[in-house]
Amino acid sequence: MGLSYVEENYLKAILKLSGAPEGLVSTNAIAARLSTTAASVTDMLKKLSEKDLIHYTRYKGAALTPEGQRIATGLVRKHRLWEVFLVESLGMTWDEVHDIAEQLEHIQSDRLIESLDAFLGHPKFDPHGDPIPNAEGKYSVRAQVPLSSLTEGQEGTVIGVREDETAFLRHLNEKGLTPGRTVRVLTKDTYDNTLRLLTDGRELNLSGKAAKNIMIKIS
Amino acid sequence: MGLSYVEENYLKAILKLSGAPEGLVSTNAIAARLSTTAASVTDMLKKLSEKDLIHYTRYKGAALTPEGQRIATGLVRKHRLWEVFLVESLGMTWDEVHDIAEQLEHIQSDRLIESLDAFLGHPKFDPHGDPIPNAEGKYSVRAQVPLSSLTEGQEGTVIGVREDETAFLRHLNEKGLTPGRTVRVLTKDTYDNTLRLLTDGRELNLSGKAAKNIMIKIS
DNA sequence: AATAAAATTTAGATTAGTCTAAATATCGAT
DNA sequence: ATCGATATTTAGACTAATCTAAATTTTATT
Repeated sequence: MGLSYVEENYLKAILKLSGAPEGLVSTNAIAARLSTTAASVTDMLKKLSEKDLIHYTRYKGAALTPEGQRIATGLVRKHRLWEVFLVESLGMTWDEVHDIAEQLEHIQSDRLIESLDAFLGHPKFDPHGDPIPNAEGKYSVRAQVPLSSLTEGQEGTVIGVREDETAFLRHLNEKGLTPGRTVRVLTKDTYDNTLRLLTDGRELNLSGKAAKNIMIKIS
Repeated sequence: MGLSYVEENYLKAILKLSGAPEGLVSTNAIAARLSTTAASVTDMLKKLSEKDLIHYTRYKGAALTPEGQRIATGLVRKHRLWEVFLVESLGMTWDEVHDIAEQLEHIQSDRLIESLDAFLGHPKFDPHGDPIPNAEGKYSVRAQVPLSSLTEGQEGTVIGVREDETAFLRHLNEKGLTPGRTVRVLTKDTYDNTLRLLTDGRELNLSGKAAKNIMIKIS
């Protein structure tokens, strides 16, 4: 029934690689991503194909079936939710959470992941600003970026915030950073990423941390 | 360097089994606990012995070395901390957390587990009332049970509470349930485990949930 | 269209963990 | 102290995942 840790990693690799070039994913690309050999990949592709998780044709490449996609997307969901937990709840830093989430994403329990999601307030983005698929595997595909990723001079519209934590929302309300508002980045501190913003004719400062939680549609 | 999932499970099994009868743990006992065969256990005992994690003599049995004990105790620590998280933070129930913690205990990251410990407020006991070893592997070995496990008519002394959450401590203070106090269970609701207690000559009610966090030395 | 280079697959071996069945050791009872 | 029952180990085989080296297919170039 359940897949092995290794099989799951292959599915996730294929999902990641099928993003950019569109079409079939090559054996070598998977081998490079998983730091393994092409021969090992070929073996596994046969196996996953046998289980109807990928479409595979010899010498051509592989693509996820709907079922393979569902599983791979579920892994991404778990990975990103755990990253949110590690950063927001446990106070760990960006750079140290990936490897841990890489392990946590293989924990098997639907109840767990839905409880975690609720505990975190159903976040839509992980600490890196990447979208978190919902339980049905749908991404928030709105074209948006965290305010923290804008550079000096860029302008955009506030779409929403990453979480529904009351204190944070109140804070933004006071600053006037509400959905629909247009903001322009005046300066960005190179050391701590503090932003000087212009919105509604007024200037204000915003910490880099807060800026990561505000999603912007670039205009 | 790191041990495999399987090796870790063997060490934990040996730790658990060396509790009761004192002395060497038998091959069959381990096989029964891990739902495997005696032959498989023998193979693994040789391997763990090779790695100096257990002392093993053919036909006699096995016992953990100090290093094996350190690792096994670390697993117990992780298991119980995760159980606290699942119950207290995620609101999962008792019965569903064990299997999940069984997976989570194998996640490798010291930083993670220490952050989790801090996040939970350095709990000393898991939701079942079992003691959580600290980072150095020392248990709280006081002979104590959660107040929730007492039956009608039993009496004991409050030793302490499971967590250092301010609101909870204040609540107990108001009720007079402070360390050193003697309490007697008058009645225990069979449906929700609410307790009617007698302490310091006064009667009071306490929720089953709160009672699980109060540790008692039975007199 | 032929051929060299690159990509991919196959063949065969290896390791970790497991199993069954057979062999051996220990223990308890008479 | 021997014998039978029980516990344990050994022998040999299996699966999942991996590897290297050799064989094959695709591709890109002339």
